[in-house]
Amino acid sequence: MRDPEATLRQHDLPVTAQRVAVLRAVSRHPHATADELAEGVRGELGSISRQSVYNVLNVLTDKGIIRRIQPADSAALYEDRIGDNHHHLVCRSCGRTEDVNCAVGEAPCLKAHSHHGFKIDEAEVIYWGTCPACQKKRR
Amino acid sequence: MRDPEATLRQHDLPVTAQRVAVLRAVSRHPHATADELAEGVRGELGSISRQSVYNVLNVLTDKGIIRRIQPADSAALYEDRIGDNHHHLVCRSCGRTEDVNCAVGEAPCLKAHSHHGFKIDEAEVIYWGTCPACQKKRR
DNA sequence: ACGAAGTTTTGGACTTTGTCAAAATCCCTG
DNA sequence: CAGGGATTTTGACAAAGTCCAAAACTTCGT
Ligand SMILES: [Mn+2]
Ligand SMILES: [Mn+2]
Ligand SMILES: [Zn+2]
Ligand SMILES: [Zn+2]
Repeated sequence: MRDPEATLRQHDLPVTAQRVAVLRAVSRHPHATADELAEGVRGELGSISRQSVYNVLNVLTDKGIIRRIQPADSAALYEDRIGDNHHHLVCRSCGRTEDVNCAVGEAPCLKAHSHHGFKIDEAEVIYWGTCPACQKKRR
Repeated sequence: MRDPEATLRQHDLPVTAQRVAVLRAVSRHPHATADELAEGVRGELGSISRQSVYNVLNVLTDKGIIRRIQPADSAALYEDRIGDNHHHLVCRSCGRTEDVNCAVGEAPCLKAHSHHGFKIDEAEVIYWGTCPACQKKRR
């Protein structure tokens, strides 16, 4: 995130200490949970309420400034890297999450065959597997 | 599900009324939540504890007898149809969930480009969109 | 059949992740 | 720099699931 304050103004959002700090935390910690981000913000800002973290993450997500991903068995994760339709690789054992460029091409990277009359706006892909560290552990 | 009791025995699971009833409920209601399945079971069996529904769904999932999918903003959904690597189409507005045959081919239908040393065992795809009914409503 | 041994089911407390609502505080414009 | 609308805070609440120990049930050998 280049300039959090400018970004907020561009989206007509009043600049507050909490928003700037959360935005910076998301940049510093890609794929972090709301709780982890709250910790990050507290280290830099002193304190922030749990509710504010959620408020900010929600408004930033709604405006398309950040992206939320929600893998099974995990709290929602947030990231900075948007607009490039990338996907994710998640370790079943430790939850480690990595970015993966779209397997097919540009967004939307896939088309459902028979789509039952649905109007599809996104194809979400999550690759599940075991990360190198966890492969070693349980070998 | 052909014969719930035989299926349980094949997997070395003691046959209990609860397991048989849950298995039948999953067959009758594809993509239902644990709560919905509990309701289904109560209609047929009289009563079952909430915990038992979870116990049974977990053991059946672990054994690979049923499959669990966990779309964002929804409780986990369970289904009978396994082993064919199909995907799902979910309505953002009402949650309606439909099966979609794999866009690419056989399992695993996709390969991540750079996979960071992960050993990938599944490519999960969820198509997000709006179902026909919801398209009409909010037009 | 019967009973022992090992599982499963139950009910209740608890955890995690997130939302709701009202009061206090803050940010921006004039 | 003051006022008003937006944001933050606080504390209660909700949904989905897990943990635990006691009671009930399945299975298997006799
Ligand atoms: Mn990412
Ligand atoms: Mn399905
Ligand atoms: Zn791992
Ligand atoms: Zn719908």
